[in-house]
Amino acid sequence: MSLAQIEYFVAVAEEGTVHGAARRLHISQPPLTRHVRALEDELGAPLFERTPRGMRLLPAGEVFLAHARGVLAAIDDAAAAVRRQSAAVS
Amino acid sequence: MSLAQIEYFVAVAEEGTVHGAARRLHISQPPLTRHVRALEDELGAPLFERTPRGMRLLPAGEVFLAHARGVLAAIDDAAAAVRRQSAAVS
DNA sequence: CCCGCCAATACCCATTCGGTATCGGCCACT
DNA sequence: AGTGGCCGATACCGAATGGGTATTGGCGGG
Repeated sequence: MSLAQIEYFVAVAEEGTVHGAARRLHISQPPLTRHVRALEDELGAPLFERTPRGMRLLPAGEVFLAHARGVLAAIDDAAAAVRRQSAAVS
Repeated sequence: MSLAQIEYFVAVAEEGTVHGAARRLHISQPPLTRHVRALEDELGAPLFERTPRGMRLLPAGEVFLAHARGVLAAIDDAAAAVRRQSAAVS
């Protein structure tokens, strides 16, 4: 599991389609599809239901989404804390 | 910043040397050195003091270490929560 | 004074990641 | 009922990233 995969998952969950998320992430649709599948494979459970209209979150996906947002926020916090600390010294 | 870089940083901080951390991570020393430097570059601040005896955490490194452990724990939680949810359905 | 341990650098190869082109399926609209 | 359009999935290829081996430079201890 990589950080990029987590960001990609959140984008797909929020946009509702792989196409829309790809546009937002400035990558193309096929690699994004692959990352979502790789994440599901690694977690051992599907996160989305594929419909002709797009991707709908399954219960497992809802659960992961909440955690994923927490992880991304924690990373931002970590970077901000380091920059704050190093600024305080100088 | 990648998840691997965070794990690598934690290993170096705990082992005290790049060599020791590399052994624990089952990779070799040079790529590990590069990842640590890349992480410092991205954060805009050094995290370790290089000594002839190894790597000593700087204050900014101590701050980041605490956050880094939280991020890794949050990811484990996320994976465990998904597996729990998907198990509950089946 | 020199030997040993450490991180840093140079260079190369394997793997991963992203892009273009294309396919298959389902719904909407005629 | 037929067809056009939008969706995700797959095949294939080139670029970028990541890890490995070999080597260097620097400091401290015997």
